[in-house]
Amino acid sequence: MTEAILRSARAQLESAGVEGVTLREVARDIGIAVSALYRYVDNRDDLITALLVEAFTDHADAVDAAVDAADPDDLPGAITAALRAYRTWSVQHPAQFGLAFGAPVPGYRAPADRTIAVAVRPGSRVMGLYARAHAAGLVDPDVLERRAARLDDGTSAGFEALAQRQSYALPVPAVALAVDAFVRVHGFTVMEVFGQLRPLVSPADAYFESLLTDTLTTLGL
Amino acid sequence: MTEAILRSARAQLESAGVEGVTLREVARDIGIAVSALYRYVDNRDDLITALLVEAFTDHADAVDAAVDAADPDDLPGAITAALRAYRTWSVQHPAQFGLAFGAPVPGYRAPADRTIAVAVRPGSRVMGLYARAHAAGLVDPDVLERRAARLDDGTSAGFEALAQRQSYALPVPAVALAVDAFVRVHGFTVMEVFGQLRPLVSPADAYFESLLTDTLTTLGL
DNA sequence: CTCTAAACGAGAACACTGTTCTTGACAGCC
DNA sequence: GGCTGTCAAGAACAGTGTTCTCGTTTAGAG
Repeated sequence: MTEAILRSARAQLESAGVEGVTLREVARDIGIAVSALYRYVDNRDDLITALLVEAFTDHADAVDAAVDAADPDDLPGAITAALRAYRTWSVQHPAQFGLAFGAPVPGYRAPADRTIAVAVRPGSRVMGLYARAHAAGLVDPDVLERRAARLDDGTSAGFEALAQRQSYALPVPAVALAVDAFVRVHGFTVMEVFGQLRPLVSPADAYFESLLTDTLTTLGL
Repeated sequence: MTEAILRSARAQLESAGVEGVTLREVARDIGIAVSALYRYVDNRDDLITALLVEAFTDHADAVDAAVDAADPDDLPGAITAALRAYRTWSVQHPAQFGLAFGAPVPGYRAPADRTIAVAVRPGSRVMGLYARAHAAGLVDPDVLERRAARLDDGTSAGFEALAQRQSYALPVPAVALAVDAFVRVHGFTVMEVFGQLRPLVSPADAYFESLLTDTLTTLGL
């Protein structure tokens, strides 16, 4: 039953956006009264939250699947596959992506306890791969050193706190490089999904692939 | 009168987001009946569009002001100032930024004839500065060459079309570099304003400055 | 000065939304 | 049988965008 509600809500999200998902339409869709819906859903925000968590989970699952399908001995290849899956899922699920990473709705505050853990999954997965690559000595020391030179005390402390909080087995400059790469890929993805890239670059696929190879270079791989 | 409507709507946008701006509240705010509002506004979407155009214009104005205030003989400095202003305005006006660059609402289609011209202004301004820097021989030829090596036929044609469409006096690799930089800065800004950066890097200011210097290097300046 | 037409504002109404409350039907269990 | 809990339905309230109709005001032409 909860599943039917979620399925209907998901369909509305995909066809009409976040503001298009309405409890009455969900009730109409699955053939019950609106009031009956409140047996299974606390609130409209509660339903949106469920969709949000689902979006984060699907997204992270897609990244995980790509990593699992990659050659485990080819760490740069696995990282590439992860970042590529990160973008591909987003392009294929614009509504869910917009819900998860779009402008925050002032009225609605996402419950941190249910979202943060799952929102951080793709980043952590890539960070884990990068840590293994670093441990294997695959990361160019010159690149690390150059990044270290650009670090100031403030950001350095921030990255150290991040590494400790998420248990990333990486030196601060490597964390910085990984964050750089992630910001780049996520930024590209946001622009593409939200339509700000199309007027700038025409075949997004090819441009992303070139961005990906450059990102790997930037990572020292 | 139209100004009073827009001012009230802007206040609602800033305090409650796009979905928080309601015609009835605007009417209540300026002390007229809802129906009287339709004398000045075609539609709710029409009002949102007005806010959208205003946001784009303000944003571009902020970038222009920063460029105009910069030393005209220091082109890299002017580009830095432009990109810095791009981010600063966005952070200071999250609601307007979210409206302009957030997830597109399926029901609402922005009228292209009134938005595209103004949405492209900051990019064009930076591109103009970069073209002058390139004409002055300030762009490292090695950087251009390396970027050219990473270009394939598809994206190359896309960048050429962009340069022709917007009359950018730049070779294709330079256009590619500029787009790279823009994607990076915009991507960072989106992540910061939408709250996805805070869990990753703590002093956003310092991180952005380091991103900026690195971006200038990437541009060959 | 008068008359007319346009502009302006107000109110009611319709369809839609989220949410709550009350009522009723059914099942399982003592 | 009676009681308790779960489910569903309906009505109601407050809020929304939008349209229609009705008065009032104002400006300009004759």
